Amino acid sequence: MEKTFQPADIESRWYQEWESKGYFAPQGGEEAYCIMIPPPNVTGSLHMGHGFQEAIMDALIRYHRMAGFNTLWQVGTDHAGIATQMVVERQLEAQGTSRKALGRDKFIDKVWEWKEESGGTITQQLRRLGSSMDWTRERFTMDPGLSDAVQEVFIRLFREGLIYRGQRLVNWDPSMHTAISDLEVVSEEEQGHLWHFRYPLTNGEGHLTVATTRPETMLGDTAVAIHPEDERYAHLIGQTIDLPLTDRKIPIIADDYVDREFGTGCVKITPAHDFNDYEMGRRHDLPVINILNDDAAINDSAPEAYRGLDRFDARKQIVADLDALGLLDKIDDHTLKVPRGDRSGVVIEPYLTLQWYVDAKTLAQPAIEAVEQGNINFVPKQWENTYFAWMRDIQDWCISRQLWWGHRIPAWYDDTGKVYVGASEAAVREEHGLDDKLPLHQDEDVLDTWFSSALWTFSTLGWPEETPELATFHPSSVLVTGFDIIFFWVARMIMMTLHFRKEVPFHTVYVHGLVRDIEGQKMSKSKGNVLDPIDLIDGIELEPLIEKRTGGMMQPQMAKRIEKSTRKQFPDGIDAYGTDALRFTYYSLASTGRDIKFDIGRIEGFRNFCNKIWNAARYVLMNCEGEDCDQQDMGELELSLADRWIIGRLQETETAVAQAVEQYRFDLASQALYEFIWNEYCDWYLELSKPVLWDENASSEAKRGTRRTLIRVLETWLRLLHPFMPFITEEIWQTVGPLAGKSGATIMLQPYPKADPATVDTAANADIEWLKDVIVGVRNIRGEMNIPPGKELTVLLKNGDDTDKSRLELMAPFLRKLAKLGDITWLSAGEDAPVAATALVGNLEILVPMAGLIDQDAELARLAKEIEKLEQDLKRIQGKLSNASFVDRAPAEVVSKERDKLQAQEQALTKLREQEQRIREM
RNA sequence: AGGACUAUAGCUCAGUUGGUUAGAGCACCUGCAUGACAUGCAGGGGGUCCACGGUUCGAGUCCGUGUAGUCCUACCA
Repeated sequence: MEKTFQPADIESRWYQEWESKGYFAPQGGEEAYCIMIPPPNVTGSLHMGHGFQEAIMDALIRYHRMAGFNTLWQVGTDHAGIATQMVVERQLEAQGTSRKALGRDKFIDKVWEWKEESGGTITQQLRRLGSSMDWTRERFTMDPGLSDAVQEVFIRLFREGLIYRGQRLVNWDPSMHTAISDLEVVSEEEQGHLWHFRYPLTNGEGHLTVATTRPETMLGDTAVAIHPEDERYAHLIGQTIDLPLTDRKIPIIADDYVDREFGTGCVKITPAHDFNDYEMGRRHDLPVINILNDDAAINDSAPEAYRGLDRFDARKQIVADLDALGLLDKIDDHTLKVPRGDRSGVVIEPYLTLQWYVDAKTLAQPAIEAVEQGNINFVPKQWENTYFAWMRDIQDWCISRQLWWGHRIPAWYDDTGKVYVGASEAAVREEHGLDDKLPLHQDEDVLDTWFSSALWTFSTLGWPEETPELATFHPSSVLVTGFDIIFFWVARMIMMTLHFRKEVPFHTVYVHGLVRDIEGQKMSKSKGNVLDPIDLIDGIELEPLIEKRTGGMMQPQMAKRIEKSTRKQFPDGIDAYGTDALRFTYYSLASTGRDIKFDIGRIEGFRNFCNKIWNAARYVLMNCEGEDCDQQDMGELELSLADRWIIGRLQETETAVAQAVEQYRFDLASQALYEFIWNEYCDWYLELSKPVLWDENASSEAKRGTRRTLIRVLETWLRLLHPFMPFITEEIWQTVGPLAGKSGATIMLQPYPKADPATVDTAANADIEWLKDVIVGVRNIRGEMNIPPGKELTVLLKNGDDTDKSRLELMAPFLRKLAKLGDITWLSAGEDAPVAATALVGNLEILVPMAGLIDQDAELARLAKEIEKLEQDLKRIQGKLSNASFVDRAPAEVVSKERDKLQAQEQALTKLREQEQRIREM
């Protein structure tokens, strides 16, 4: 074995082996366990959020697979309508052509080409993380089977009246020329202006001043509204104004939606271009004048002067024209929320169009009940509130998109516009008895990507066929996801699955936090603070990292700033830490209910942990390979106290890990493993094994017992650790497993360790704790007095009882080796002791004679420190016990505990003071 | 405007139904090539648990108010 752990070569080797041997496929077992991957964008690439999420799912999957469940991790990718179409459109643009120039069919061919070309990136990256998903079952949302499911759902919902077509205001993306849902609009505060315009009254008696953030929409105004109780304007209700720049007269209406305090208290009403105005228009039966075309340029409903102008150019022009007419009152600075498309980033327009909708209110009801009744549980629980809040006020879901990449809507129209919904044109003709000569054309639109995602848990298992997989693995066990897609995806899956399967899609929703950078900022390409999980695994030099972060930057100043901060944060680039270290870092940070600030320092610590594991295995193998480790229970055997102790501690660790995983506390699981492996197995047990293995006088039974324990405990915790660190554990297990008497080709299909409380030896635990206390006591003196660790010490033990004495006899070799002691002398009562530095373990005094070794003042200082600690503690305990109400009201158990403590501390204090006195008198 | 979450060591974070002296990793200080590991070993320093008030024999933990920060939903023409 190499002296240090080298992750790179073993990782690719093992993943390939696992996959090619089919280990990821369900292996049978009584109970099924299933996780559906949140399908990543097929043309996307891995980011830290994926890394975190996949690590959690893989731990759950490997854990349950080893625990004997029939385990399926269903993998697949999403066609990601808008995102993917945008990428391909940009490529075409770069090639000097366009989607429209190509035409629908050729364009879709191009997207498929791009999918084939780049679709392997994300799936290869998932493999790098060690994720043990069943690749033979990989699905894509536009696979024939899944497309059938989409069509089936659409048709059935339509027939049930739960899908309908309607003309209303939608969020329109003028760059993509498509409607998008409310969820795809992100509103951020931006600096803007509030323009005040004077609208002249038709009767010539002055004007009303209206305030607007969107001057260009005035061309579509069809009223001015005031509050019905606003005395300033009450007399004007029912009159009209002459809308400037047009030849229209529009009414002054009263509506209590108007806020009297805001602006002038007069609002221009543009029903075609504002959601609130649209509602008001309906209440007052106002005309709806749409002044925009699909590009959000001014259309022919507007006066000629503005036709064809982009909305923002039109804005400037209109402001200038009104100013020229003396109708511009003033311009105030104003911050407002600007709605932008989450993909395109352009300003979204409320736009009147005909779209398809899902009746979400009806579907939401059972979905709300499922969570209320506990058929689905959110972890952490508070996310249920978020879910309820949204579901109880849910709006109908606009599902049609004016895109080409996606599932085309299975609806056909005749020349009169009558709609026929069915699986195909032929099916529609047949069903409705339509003549072959009657021309039909299919709806041009596709469905929202999330429509197919909503079916993911059952469409991937073969629905609408009643497949065996569906019967076995649905409902799935747990959904692991981020809070950002609770509405987009989780809620819609619950609705659709309950409707079509009459069962929940999953029993638990584990909601993890967002991975942020060290400053708590969201990682984003534009901020240049993105960490690529692959770079943490493989490492990356500084220059390529800078290139990666600044490449394709629009603004050069931005690039400069990013370069600077990158150079500062990673002066030497990023080391190669390996997948296991990265995964363990994720687990250690995965406490529930909070986001994750990713600290590069922690991954380094876990890389070191990998190295520790590696070297522990080297030590064990050096001492056990080719030796009799008694795995067949053949020979006489003697287990040392240390052997019995570590076996017990292993059981406790197994319990802790199992409990943590059941509660999705991967941070606690990783911590329990880390502590056990490093602080107990390596720091103490391996050291305690040396006095046995290296002692020529030790019996062969004892040596066999220790070797057997070394190898067995190691083999067990390798299995215990495997779901979290799959690669290093597999690599080591290949050698260790057989030595421990295990057969099998891979650790990943071995049984997961289960605690056996019967093997916890409490007496051995107490003995080893005593031993540790004594050793630490001596080491403390050594450390504080700067006595070199190599220098052998003489100690005297004083005031011990029979237990101390028998423990000493039993464990003297351990004590000698680990504390580096020479003579150990047991002082009888009343026997004189030399002046010495002292450590206390209970009543037992451990004396290290000072002569020639220890500086008087240094020991006095050390004692003073100990004494002060004790005194402070004592004061607190005395205070407590002299408080009558504490003694009366606290449980007797607590009180007696305090009394015991008081006594022990008092004794210790007395002893240390005596010591202090003796040293002073030296 | 409504709601959620967070505040503990220099940094990143644990801390269970309230009950020993509030913990870990990293960083820091001291010593050490000790035959698995210097990606290591041993020892050590470091905390007004955001503030105030309340409940309680007892509060990092429960309740209230406030401050700071993060986020979500709705929305201001």
